[in-house]
Parts: sequence; C-alpha cells; structure tokens
Amino acid sequence: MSPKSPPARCTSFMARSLSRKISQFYDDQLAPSGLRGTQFNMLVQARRAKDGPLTVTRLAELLNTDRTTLTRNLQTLQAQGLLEVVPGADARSRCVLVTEAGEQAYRRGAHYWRQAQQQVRALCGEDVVAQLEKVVDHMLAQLQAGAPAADAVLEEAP
Amino acid sequence: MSPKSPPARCTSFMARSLSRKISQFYDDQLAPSGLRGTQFNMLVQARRAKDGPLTVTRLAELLNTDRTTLTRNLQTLQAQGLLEVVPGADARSRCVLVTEAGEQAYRRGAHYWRQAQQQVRALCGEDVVAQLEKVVDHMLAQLQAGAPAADAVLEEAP
DNA sequence: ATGCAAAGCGTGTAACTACACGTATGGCAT
DNA sequence: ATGCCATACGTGTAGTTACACGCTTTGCAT
Repeated sequence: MSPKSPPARCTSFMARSLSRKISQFYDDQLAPSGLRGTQFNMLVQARRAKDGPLTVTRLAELLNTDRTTLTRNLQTLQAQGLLEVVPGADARSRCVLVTEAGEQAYRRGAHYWRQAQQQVRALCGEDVVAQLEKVVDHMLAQLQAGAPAADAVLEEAP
Repeated sequence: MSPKSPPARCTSFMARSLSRKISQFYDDQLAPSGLRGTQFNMLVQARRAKDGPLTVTRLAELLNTDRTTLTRNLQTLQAQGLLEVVPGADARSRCVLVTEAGEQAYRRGAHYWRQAQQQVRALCGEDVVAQLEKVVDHMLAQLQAGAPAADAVLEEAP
C-alpha cells in the first residue's frame, strides 16, 4: 500500500496564481495601447467576423468563456466604440463586428502584445512556455470532456 | 535568418482559460460544502494563524494576491462567520483568525477538495499535473523577479 | 523633539467571471 | 395550424481581481 500520498498542492490555486501574474504582466505591457489583455484578446477573436458572421455564442466559445461573461465584457469595448453588436440573420442571434477604431486599437495593441510574448519567453524560457501550452491544451480537452461525463451520471435515467 | 517566427498563441490567454476551467471544476466539486475554491484556499492559508500572528499583508503574500483583493475576499468569509479580523500587536496591522465555524467549514471543504484533486489527476494524468506544477513554479519565480527588473530601469536615476 | 520615510491598511472605482433565471425566436412533429 | 423543445440571448446577483489614492502608525535620523 502507498504509505501516505503527499498532500499535493492545489491545482486550482496554481492555475489561478499563474493566470493572475501573467495577466498582470500582459496588462502592464499593453497599457500604452489603452487595452487590457482580455480586451485585446476579445478584439483578436472578434476580427474573425471578417470571415463570416460571428455570433455572441460563437465568440464566447472561441474565448473559452461563459456567454453571459462575454456579454458584459463586450460592453466595455462597445462603449469605447471598438466593437458593434448588430442583429444577426437569425432574429434571435446577434453578431459582433469590429469597427474601424477597433481595427486601429487592435493594430496598436498587437505591437505591445508581441513584446509581451517575447518578454515572457525571454524571462521564462521558450521551452517552458511550450510546455505550458501542451499542458493547457491537454487539460482543457480533458476537463471539457470530463465535466459533462460527471453530469451524465445523474441524467442516465430519465 | 529565421523565416518568420510563428504567431505563437497568447500565453496570457492560455493561462486564463485554464484557470477558469479548473476553477469551475473545483467550484463544482466544493459546492456541497458551501465554499468556493477561492474561499477554501483562503481558509487553508488562514489556518496558519495557529502558528503565530497572521497579518493581512502576510496572508495576501501566501495567496499570491494583491493585498486589497484579499481585504474584499475576507469580507465574504467574515460575513459567514468563518473568519475574524482583529487588531494586531502593531497598532497598524490587523490579524486574521479562523473561527470554530471556520474550522468546521475547512474540514467539510477538505473532503471535497481531496476529491477534486484526485479527479483532476485521474482526468488529466498525474504526470501532466506534475508538469503544470513545475511550469507554474518556474514562471511565477521568473515573473516575480522580472517585473521589478523592468521597473528598476526607470528608477535607476533618482 | 521633530520630522520624514516606510510600513500596514482600507476605499473608490472599474473590470472580469459565471450561475440562475427569464424571454423571444426557430424548427419540427403532429 | 398547433404545440413543444431547442436555440440564442440578456439581466440579476454575487464573487474575484487590482490600481490609484489616502489614512494612521512606526521607526529612525537629525
């Protein structure tokens, strides 16, 4: 028998700590552009609207966030005139569009974002960042698949 | 010359995505205890008060958060009667204490937390979680050291 | 003793996050 | 045509996060 599994550190706490520190780093770097990291990422994904209608729900999926969270976050960018939310083909859906000001903000932010990317790699090591990428991909996929599986147990008998 | 470095994915976005999903997972697991993940972690660290006075600032360091963030987060636990914040030896400082109700909540939460820890390991793999731990440790250390270094550039000439 | 920098804390403000819930539209079987 | 479920979305509420700022207390140098 295993003598006593070590009281392993909290995975959630680790992930949260890292997220906060890295976000602060990116926010600092992006500050001159007037964008926060979250906002820049929203802009990046919203630019996919160029390749076809982009609904709120679809954008939320791309950003790995709750749809209702995106609704709130879109508001700050709308207030700044960087995004528009217009009625979609379907009368239910609403689609996101990047305004010209939004495009400019994106280009402004992209410069500082690239700097942040480089600095993080310089600080932490290219290999470490690559490892993080791998780990995140794997864990997100497993969590995505695992959470519904837990729910299904309760819905097995309708 | 390098032909064109690939447009690497955003490290901040990866970290945030992982943090959100894992936090949701832990929050779900901890739900029966009436605690959120953040709250449970606060409780865990606050229990160090047993080994000597624990100031707000010190606790914030242990939790890798901004001190003012902790001030807010403590309020929800105080409102539930799980923590107390009392004047410290130093008339400036305030110290955190875990109440008896807090101890009970901790024990209740610890059960579900262990389950969450196990499930994450089962889902994602022991090795992957270990890798995450390594990467987080390394990156946090580097970012901690790196951010001040950037500031120092501006304070070099007083 | 005085005065001044540093330590320790809280608040105002603003952003990010998601669950529970409610609303309206669409599509399809009857 | 009707009815019903699924789809798409917003809001109420509550928790998490941090920066800028201001307050009191402490400790030390003058």
